[in-house]
Amino acid sequence: MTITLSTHDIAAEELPLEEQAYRRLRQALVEGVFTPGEKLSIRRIAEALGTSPMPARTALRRLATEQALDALPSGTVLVPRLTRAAFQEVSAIRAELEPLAIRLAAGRVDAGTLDALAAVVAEQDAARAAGRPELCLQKDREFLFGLYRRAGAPMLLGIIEALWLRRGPLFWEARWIVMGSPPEAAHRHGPILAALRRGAGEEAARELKAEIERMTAFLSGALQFEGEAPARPRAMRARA
Amino acid sequence: MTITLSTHDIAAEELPLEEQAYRRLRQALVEGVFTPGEKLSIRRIAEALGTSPMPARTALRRLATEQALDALPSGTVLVPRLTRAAFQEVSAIRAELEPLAIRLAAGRVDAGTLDALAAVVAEQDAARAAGRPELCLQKDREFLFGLYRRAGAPMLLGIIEALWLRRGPLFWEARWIVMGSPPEAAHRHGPILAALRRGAGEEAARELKAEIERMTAFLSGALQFEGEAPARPRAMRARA
DNA sequence: GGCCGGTCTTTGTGATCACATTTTTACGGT
DNA sequence: ACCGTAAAAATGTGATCACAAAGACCGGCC
Repeated sequence: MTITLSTHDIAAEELPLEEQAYRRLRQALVEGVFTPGEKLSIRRIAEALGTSPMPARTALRRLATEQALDALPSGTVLVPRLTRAAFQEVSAIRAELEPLAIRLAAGRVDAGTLDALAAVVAEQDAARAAGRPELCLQKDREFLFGLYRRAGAPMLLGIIEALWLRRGPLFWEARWIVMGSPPEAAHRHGPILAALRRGAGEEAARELKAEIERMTAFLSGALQFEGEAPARPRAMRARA
Repeated sequence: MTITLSTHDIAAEELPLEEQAYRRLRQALVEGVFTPGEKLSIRRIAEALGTSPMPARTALRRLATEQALDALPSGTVLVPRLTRAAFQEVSAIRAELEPLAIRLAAGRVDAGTLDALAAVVAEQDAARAAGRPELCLQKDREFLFGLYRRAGAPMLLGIIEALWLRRGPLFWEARWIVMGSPPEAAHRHGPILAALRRGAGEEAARELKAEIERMTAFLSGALQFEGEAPARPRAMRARA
């Protein structure tokens, strides 16, 4: 099976091939093009990218460095399958850093930005109502990162992106479960926006932290992780 | 001027050259082998490493990806000079993540480990008294990372390491100032250890957060950052 | 039928080369 | 002495090649 990697608006400028490869792979990861556990071989990626193996190799290495991909001791690289512990670790880090980003952003957003973000929230709700999980997740990202970018903290933004990158494949695979989360756990960003409008950055940060923790708790129970027995079918103990 | 990169205990096993290059550069960065602003060219590093340019290129790229090095648009890579804003950003992230690591580690350390860490603290105090800043900073790292490693959170550890990597060259250059910080700002890890012995992880985390914030406040005032006029010599406004 | 051994393929690694671009150096004019 | 320009050196990028190790596949043997 040959894979296709969208060019989107990345190759627009005259960036080095390696940088293009990096960005396209990054986006493909977020978009769920790859399945958790899938092996990504240098030559195959290079072919999909239409380049020599060299840029693909560098790009894969970079992704592996920021833990967006797992590297086997043999050097082979694959899309990570989050274990339960890893998922909870990512969540714990997010629960610290993303509220920080909100606090930093709080003092810098203007009313126009907040209006634009309110529109995104509305679109997200519409997508949820329409039963379109991929759109719903996309709007979720759009809202949060729209805010994080306003924090004026490039390093922080990069770290948060890396965390999402790692969580990406799992969320994509489980997108129906994620979207079907009960109201008390769902990402409803209304309260955050309201707090920001009041200039209450600290409160908005607390709200987001609670949101992340609620969703983590829900998914910890609802998701089936790597190496764990399927939830429903009882017993069925025999396995190779 | 030719640079020398210590092999230390890195090349011990049969790791890929690229991985060795990556680790040696990483360590060199922490050890202050490079000056902030210094340009690191692929071929020069390759020569210092005794390899072809290829492993050096990949290693430098990886370091640049995790922001341990800055990349010019031309592709040239250099040791970052922290601006005041960047320093404060790193500190803010540290103030969130390192206490988290302490909380996670609190439930997993045994008495033996705490004893070993107490010895490190004693060594650090001795180094400070002896006026040996490099040893003092090394012991500081040893203590904190000894703890962080116990958190059992590999991703968190990787992120924290990356933050220290970025802060490394600045701290090294300013090591006399760092070590000469007043008692109320200095890194005194006694209280943290005491809290951990009582099993009060939350308290230890608060203690560390306060420590980081105190040191940040002190250095923000004491350090001279990139692009800022020297503190003492007044006026001297004329410049090219 | 299941397990083992060998072969053939695929994979990652690293070196070398060619090329375009940037950066430095040196020179000549003002 | 200063500055702009051209020549020269150095630099990053990417392709290709050779090699060793890991993996897949197939046939034969117990």
